[in-house]
Amino acid sequence: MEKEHTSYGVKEIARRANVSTATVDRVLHNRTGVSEKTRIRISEIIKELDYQPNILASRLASRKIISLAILLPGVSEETDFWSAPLNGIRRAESEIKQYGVQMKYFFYDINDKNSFQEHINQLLELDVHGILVAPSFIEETSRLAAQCAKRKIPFIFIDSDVPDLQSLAYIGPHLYKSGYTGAKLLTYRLGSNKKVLFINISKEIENFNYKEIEEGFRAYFQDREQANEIVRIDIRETDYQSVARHLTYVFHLNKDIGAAFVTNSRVHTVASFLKNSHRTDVSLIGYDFLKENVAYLENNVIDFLICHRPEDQGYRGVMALYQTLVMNAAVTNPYYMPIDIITKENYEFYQN
Amino acid sequence: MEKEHTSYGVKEIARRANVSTATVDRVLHNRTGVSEKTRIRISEIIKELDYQPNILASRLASRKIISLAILLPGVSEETDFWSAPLNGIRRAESEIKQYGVQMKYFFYDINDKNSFQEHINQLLELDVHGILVAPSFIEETSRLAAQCAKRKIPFIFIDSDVPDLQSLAYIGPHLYKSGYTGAKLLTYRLGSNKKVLFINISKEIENFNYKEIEEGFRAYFQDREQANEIVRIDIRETDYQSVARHLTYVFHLNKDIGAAFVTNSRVHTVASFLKNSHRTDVSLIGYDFLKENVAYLENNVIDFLICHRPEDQGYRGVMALYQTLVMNAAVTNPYYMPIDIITKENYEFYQN
DNA sequence: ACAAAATCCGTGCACGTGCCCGAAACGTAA
DNA sequence: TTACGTTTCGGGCACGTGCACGGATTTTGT
Repeated sequence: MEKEHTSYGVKEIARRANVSTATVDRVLHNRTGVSEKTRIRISEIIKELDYQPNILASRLASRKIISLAILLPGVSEETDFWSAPLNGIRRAESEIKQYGVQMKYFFYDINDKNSFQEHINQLLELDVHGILVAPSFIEETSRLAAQCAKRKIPFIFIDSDVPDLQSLAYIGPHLYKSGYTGAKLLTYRLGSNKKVLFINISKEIENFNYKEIEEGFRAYFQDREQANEIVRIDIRETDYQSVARHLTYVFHLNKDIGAAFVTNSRVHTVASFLKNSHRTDVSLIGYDFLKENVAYLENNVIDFLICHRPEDQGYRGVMALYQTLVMNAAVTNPYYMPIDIITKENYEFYQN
Repeated sequence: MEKEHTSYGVKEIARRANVSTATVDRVLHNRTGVSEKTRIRISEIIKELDYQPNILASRLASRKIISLAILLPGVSEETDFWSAPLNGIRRAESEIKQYGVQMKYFFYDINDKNSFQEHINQLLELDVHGILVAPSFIEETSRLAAQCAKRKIPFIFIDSDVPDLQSLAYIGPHLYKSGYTGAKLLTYRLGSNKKVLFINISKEIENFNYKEIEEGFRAYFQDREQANEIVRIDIRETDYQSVARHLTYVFHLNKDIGAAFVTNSRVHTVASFLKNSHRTDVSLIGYDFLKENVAYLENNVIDFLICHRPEDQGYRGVMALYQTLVMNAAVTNPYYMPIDIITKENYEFYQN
């Protein structure tokens, strides 16, 4: 039951190179103080033995603390969507805090651009080693990225991407394909004479996610011969009354709507409207595994929910930072999450 | 950047109890050699400080090796389904081998009961600390479980369950609900006058998985008023010719089959038949993210695939054993995997 | 040629826990 | 009292790596 020598450590390398472990250590962390000759000699032995440092011992011996900043929308009473990524982050935290990783949390108001910027400012006061951010606002995120580049701090986007900012990785859905998939599900049993309603409910004009979704959604109809008419509606208020008013109007104008697609988690508001107005004939699809949405899935008002494993996004985001910072391993970028389809029949096993 | 004292260790406990760390250690591992009085005193301090052992140091200091036995069907040319769990297991292995965990693999022939038993015998020769098994045969699994109980070796089932054997956990799908979900998808756009074909293709008479699937499948029709007629067929040969022969016969007898459901990953064989006989009017659903199946998904012969994250099953299985053996943490049992729905539109992002 | 500086490298302790070994304290019997 | 076993406990090394400190050797400057 004794542990046989499964892999070699610095001691063995030192022995073979006729140096001390400290010198090997210097080479491993490419620090100064080693002659070129010995450096090469040691490097070769390291490569030859395919040396893998013992992370246990490494983290134990190192008194360094790695601190990660987490920048997320706060969980508001309006939506608890962001509790899912947060849970994933917390799970990751509990796994790696023993390894000397520390988190600093910053929760901003998703309806307030300034709040986002302010928390970025606070965050940049501290010197953290890595940043995980849900980039809700483009301009501010750009500036953050610039700062990070200057200070050489790696950062990761989750949930939505802002391209061309040299992020270490984007971890989230392929929104185009997500919209495409939604369109498929929506029309799977829809007559070709029926209209399709495309609904975007969002306070923030800046919210850019839905555009990609819409592109994918429309692309589906172009890729097929069956070309249902798409009615599009933008609703800038999120309360039920406003939504109901807009929807009443749209349904009044368009008598033959057979299906509706909501670009985000506010689908439950639409579901509520459909239920109250007894429109059981309209297929409904939306996003995210929220309690409210699942309730409408349960009683057949919502047909499908699409979900992108937000918990996993948080978990993987943290882990990716950890991987690069501690083991400096490569990270796949972008890392597209699966596009999960949730129905009344399978929701109880879904891992949000 | 120095690591501040975030949590207390044995040293602090020892200091407070006026004993040495060795005595604290004895209490922590409830070994003998401590008087009842000091044991209680130390226990209280441990509880008071909510002591969490540093796993890094623990695993590093311990020369013990934990060895896990993995008992899976081998990857045959007939199906590479089992490569997915194996990948997950390998991933887990690479993560925890640094922690002194070692794997022993046993691959049996899924078409041969004796092979299963023989590998069990081999496995029991070694003294392993935990077992992960895909229990393809009930009787033999029962005997294995009995042996494990006697030797107090925890074991975990993945992919399919054999109840009442005191396994540490079952990690896999809720097959009943899986069949139920399949029925839903299959009939989502099906006329009520159409028949539904239920196909089970399997050499091994012993294979018991499909029964639960069938129950769930049939339950769906009973739960709804819409009662399509279900035509059931059992095919005991897995080659294309045999399957085609049986299907030709069934389709000859039943002119109005609108949808077909295959209980396992052999759905591609049925897809091949449908394609060759130009039956584009039949919806087809089956299981598992195999290359062949995805190909038929791609060209619209298969409508949906249902999948239960086999890779994750392997990963979680190993991790669950690790959790119990190293950190003796509790494991949720059963651990039902999500019932994932895969279509032509979202398959490229699926993590098998 | 000699000191000063720069370069190169080894010794040894630390991280927090596991566990061996032996010492001290206690108990019992002659 | 002495002798001897048993119970209870502490000292100290080990795990593999990080890193401070200082010693040894070579190079540079005058």
